[in-house]
Amino acid sequence: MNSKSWLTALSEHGYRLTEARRAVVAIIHSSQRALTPLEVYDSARLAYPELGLVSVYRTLEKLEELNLIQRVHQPAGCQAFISSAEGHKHLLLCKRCGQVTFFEGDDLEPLIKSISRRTNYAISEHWLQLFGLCENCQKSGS
Amino acid sequence: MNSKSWLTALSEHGYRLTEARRAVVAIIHSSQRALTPLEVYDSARLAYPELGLVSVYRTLEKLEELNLIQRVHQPAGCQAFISSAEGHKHLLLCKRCGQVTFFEGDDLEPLIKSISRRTNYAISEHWLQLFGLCENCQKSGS
DNA sequence: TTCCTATTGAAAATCTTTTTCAATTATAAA
DNA sequence: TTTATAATTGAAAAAGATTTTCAATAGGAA
Ligand SMILES: [Mn+2]
Ligand SMILES: [Mn+2]
Ligand SMILES: [Zn+2]
Ligand SMILES: [Zn+2]
Repeated sequence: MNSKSWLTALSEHGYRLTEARRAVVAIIHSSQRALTPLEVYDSARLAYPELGLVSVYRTLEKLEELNLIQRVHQPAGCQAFISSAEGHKHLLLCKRCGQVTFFEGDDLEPLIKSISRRTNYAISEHWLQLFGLCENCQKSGS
Repeated sequence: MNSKSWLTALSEHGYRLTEARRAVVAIIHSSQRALTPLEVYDSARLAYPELGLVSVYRTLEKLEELNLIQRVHQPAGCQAFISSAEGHKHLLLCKRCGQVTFFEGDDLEPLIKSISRRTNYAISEHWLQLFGLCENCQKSGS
């Protein structure tokens, strides 16, 4: 999914395509790691210096609402966002460089059924996230 | 693990046992759901009105450091804390009342090995969390 | 082009968390 | 018990993060 399709999605939902939004979309769409609002602001201002931090918050809010980005929870903090993957995927995060990789293929059904039986909960959602070192970061001294 | 053993643990690590700490420990130790610093403050002040919010933050910090409590991440926010379970356990959360239940018995090893092979990551940690409705909340109209 | 209103950025307001600091108090030593 | 000392406290200030307000601007339908 390219950056143009995000703009189309915004437009189709009645949101206007402004310079501020284009700048924010360009940055977060192309990032391999999760970015905080302030990081998005700093990067996007290189191309569009008039940008306000408020517009970054407002654009991230809309992108999240349209499921184009998602918040990433980490021990260090939970304010960063990354492009969403399509379909049911989970996150694998490099503890050193922050690179985000999506994976699929978890089969938690047996576990969920068993926990559900044991606890009498009606389970409807799950969060699974793996942490480690990416190939590059294993090479360079950790 | 009772609330007295938390005080012992604090003491054994060189921390003094003060009224403020006792009040915070009493509240968070006995809670079935994750509490924010402000919620701890409000509850604990009922028994000890001189308590300051700063001391709540400072005590939570120490309890987390000693692994007696842990931060709970939820869609609505990530500032709340709950007593830690012993051993390797994961969280099951009621989306309605917030009740926290720990479970074990996840076997993610095959998945982790497979993802590790596919991505060349050295995977060292995982977060797994289930969400649903507890028995009570299923009965009462959701 | 014109018109309407969604959107903007600056500034202020609000919330949350941390730091500073003088007074107090837990604890170990006498 | 009393004393000495350093950890701890709560108030206040500071720092940070996010949201709200508002007058000016600019996107896009007509
Ligand atoms: Mn899954
Ligand atoms: Mn989180
Ligand atoms: Zn890495
Ligand atoms: Zn419930």
